Amino acid sequence: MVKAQGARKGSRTLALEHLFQGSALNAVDAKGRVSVPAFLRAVIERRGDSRTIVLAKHDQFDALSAYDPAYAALRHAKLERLLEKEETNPEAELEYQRRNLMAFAATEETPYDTSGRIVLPPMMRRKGQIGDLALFLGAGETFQIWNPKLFLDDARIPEDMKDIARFRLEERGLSA
Amino acid sequence: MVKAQGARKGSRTLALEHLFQGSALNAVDAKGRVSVPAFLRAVIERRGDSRTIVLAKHDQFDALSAYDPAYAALRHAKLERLLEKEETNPEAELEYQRRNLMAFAATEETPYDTSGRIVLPPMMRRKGQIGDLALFLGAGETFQIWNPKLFLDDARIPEDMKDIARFRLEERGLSA
DNA sequence: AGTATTGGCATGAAAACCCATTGTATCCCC
DNA sequence: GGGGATACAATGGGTTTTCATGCCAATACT
Repeated sequence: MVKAQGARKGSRTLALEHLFQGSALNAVDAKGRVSVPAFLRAVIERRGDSRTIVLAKHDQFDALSAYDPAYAALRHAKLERLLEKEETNPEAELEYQRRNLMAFAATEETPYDTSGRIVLPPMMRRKGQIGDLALFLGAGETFQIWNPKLFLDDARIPEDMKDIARFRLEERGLSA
Repeated sequence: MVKAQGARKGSRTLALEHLFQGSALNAVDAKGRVSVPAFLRAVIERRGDSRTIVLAKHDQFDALSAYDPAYAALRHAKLERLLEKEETNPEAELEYQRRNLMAFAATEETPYDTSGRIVLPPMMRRKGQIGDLALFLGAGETFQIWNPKLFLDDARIPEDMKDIARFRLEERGLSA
């Protein structure tokens, strides 16, 4: 099934790389469920064959960072190599433990169902301050999930990016 | 159908294929029994098909470190390789013996029953200072079991991590 | 026999699963 | 180029399954 056309909402280019790109605004229902945009799922399934995403609080932003399990394993391998270099240093050992915990204990793996939906784990929903709207933004190796309101209010976000969020909101008949 | 500890499909090692991830807070009952979270059991059973976990005092923290028997075997192999490398060094030999003892004598293997519960061995329960609550934290190749109170009191743990423990406590209607 | 330990079952809550509906973009045919 | 027909994504609702945990029975231990 070759499909080169864009999704209904959310856009993407023709480039079929293993990178997350594009944007979409989806609803979070009463059960905390939200559809992961199809064009992001396509990348996940292309990178590995799991139908699950890994969620974490974003380092810098009031938002969530998301990626596929294969990418998580990759990060882990990187950490391990870093540790082996400085095996003797006790301070490095502690730092390794910290990072490892952040990478795994502070994340949650959630599968999406046949229709492409996940339930936002309550803890993540709170950490990302996600309400009833979820703004998905491709970011290359990972993608982000924002409360659109917080995105528009964040001074660090360029105006051009915010225009995208505004467009997605208008598309739904919402202003903000 | 899933077994094959030695079978290398890709270039990845077994240990990195399934990683422990996520967090949970479970109750320890009067008999010292506690449910191992299902998402951790799933990893154990995918790595090998034993329904048992290996417990050890964590190297750095006042907590327990836990993993599956297959991983224990893997660690042993790693130690052996390390020894062969430095065979000539007498200090290395001693270090090997010390680590080997820690890796095996100082650990306990405990099976979990059909409903996923283990009895925390008394010695381990004391070493980890586990009371009536057990905080499970995924840490990639292994996972950790903490007394949530000690976790919150440990100065070496980043605040972001503690938020997770606090959330799990709140979820249960406990504060701290 | 009395006490401690293990295995099995019951329960209530939460999560995963399945089916149905709707809206939108694309395709096809005129 | 217009006007359906089609395919698929997103969403709503309901049902089944699983999970954590309490409870009790069966077994071993002293």
